[in-house]
Amino acid sequence: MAESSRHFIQQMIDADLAEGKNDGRVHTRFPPEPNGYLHIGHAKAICISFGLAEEYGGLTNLRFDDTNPTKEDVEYVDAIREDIKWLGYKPTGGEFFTSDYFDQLYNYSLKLIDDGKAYVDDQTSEQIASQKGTPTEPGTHSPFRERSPQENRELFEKMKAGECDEGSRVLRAKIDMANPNMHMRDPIMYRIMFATHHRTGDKWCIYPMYDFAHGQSDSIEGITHSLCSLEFEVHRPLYDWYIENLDIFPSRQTEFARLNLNYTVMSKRKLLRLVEDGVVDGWDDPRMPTISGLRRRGYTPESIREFISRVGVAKRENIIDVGLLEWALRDDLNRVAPRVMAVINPIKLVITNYPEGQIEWLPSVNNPEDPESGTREIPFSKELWMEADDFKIEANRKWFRLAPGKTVRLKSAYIIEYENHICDENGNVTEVHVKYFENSKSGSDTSGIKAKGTLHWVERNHAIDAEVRQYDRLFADEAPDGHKDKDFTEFLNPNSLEILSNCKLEPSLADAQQGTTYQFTRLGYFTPDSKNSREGALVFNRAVTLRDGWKG
RNA sequence: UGCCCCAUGGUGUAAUGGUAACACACCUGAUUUUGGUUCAGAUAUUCCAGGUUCGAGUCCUGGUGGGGCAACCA
Repeated sequence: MAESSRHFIQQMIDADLAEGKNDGRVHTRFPPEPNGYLHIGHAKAICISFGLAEEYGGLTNLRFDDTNPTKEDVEYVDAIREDIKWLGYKPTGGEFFTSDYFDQLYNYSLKLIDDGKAYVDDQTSEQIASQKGTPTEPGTHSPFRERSPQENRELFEKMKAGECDEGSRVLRAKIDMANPNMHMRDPIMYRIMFATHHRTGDKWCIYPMYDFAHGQSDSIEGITHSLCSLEFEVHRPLYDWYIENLDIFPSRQTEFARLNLNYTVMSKRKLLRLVEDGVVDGWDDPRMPTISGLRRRGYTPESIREFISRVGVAKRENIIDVGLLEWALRDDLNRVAPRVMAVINPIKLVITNYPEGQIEWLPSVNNPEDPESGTREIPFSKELWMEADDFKIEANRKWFRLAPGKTVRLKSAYIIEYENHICDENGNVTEVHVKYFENSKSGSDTSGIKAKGTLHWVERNHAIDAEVRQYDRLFADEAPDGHKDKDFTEFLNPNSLEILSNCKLEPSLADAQQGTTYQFTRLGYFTPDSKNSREGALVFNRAVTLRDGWKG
């Protein structure tokens, strides 16, 4: 973890600290809007804000940015809390809601009205939009711009009292309709919405806009470093304007580039569509780039944090290869995942010279990367299941697995040699017959035979049946939402889910733990599906395959 | 044709005026009772043009390219 180079935000904080700014405090916040589930892009924001505070011995607030009751819901609040906790972070500075500050925000707006810096506009949204100008032309003033503070105050109080229709009036800041930054052209502060808020109920019928709420909320909480993504960069002058004109604690906003991953979409709107259209099995579908989806898929929090740290922090637009995320998972799981044997496309393997009815319990290493992990015993007998892919009728010398004339080792057991095979009427191999070398037992091999390949297997009578779901990327295109004139759903990968229902697992998996990801030897990493796996009807999700170095 | 941001191997990220580095990917080879892991090695990089300087990826000017901004969304 000893990274010598410091990214630009760390350098900024270092400089602030050196200057003695904020009495040496570092206080960040993570401000999700509870209108959807968190995704891997949010994980970056979480790791930055929580991680930086941790690093500097500071605090982080979790603040739900709930200023738009028509889009927000408590379901999302709970999911967001859980995801943050699962990632391993705690809101050390407390948990808040922007709605906690509605009274304070209202008082702030009164101050701006009294100072002649805000006014009530009676125009329609269309009229206001048409006066806004364009990026290249200045806007024009509203006819209501010069109302007196007294009149504005009376009108605004009426708005608050519910005496005005939705859409009939707004409160705007009086800044500069000719400003080259569109956000400074008399931005709307409050709009009327007769909507029940998930926390404040029907207390309010006016709700503050993001810009009028965010900076002040930061300020109220004493946030020193307000870190957000690049698209808010143009909002910063307004963020600063409100703080300055309200004369409140000067939180500082700093922007970094958000995380983009190839072969997926990352906007909440698009993810919501996949959920609503039933393309996926909810926000936590294992193919979704959501935190909950990755969790269900079998990702570990450690792997996600490692991934985020590898991705870095900068201001440059970036598209990260999803392969890096998979690498981070393998890197973590290789160290910690228990190894087990599972055959997902089973065919029969008969050891012709092994005694009928005999069972041996053979020790097998739980994790060769972890000497502490010990061994467990797995049953072995004359009839086993082997992987269909591990047998080929015609094979060349580069084929290390079973084929006519080939000799291989059965993992943790014996070396076997091909004798015969049986096909069904379609020519598919259904059964392979081999002989074993009794003196080649794992750990006490005196046979002197060298087998190039090692196969996994499961004893036939002790095998547990299970369903295995193998996932591939949800989209077949690197940038599914990067095509003009083409909807991102056109690039859905039709093979993103493959369900195998006749899989055979070693008996120890009968009590596979939810939340544990196992390595199925030679296949990949798998975890029980949190939604569908039951005792006696196990369902496993494949998190990721093993790296495949074989160029056959 | 306004304002803001950005530009370093295939992908990311460093180098803070002094030998362009690290990770992932890719390719070789070694080891291996997982074609995994591990280890060793190879290939490959400063958008362009001027300027400042003994010296520029870094500073300046001008281009070019990419992204963002005109919701009563956040």
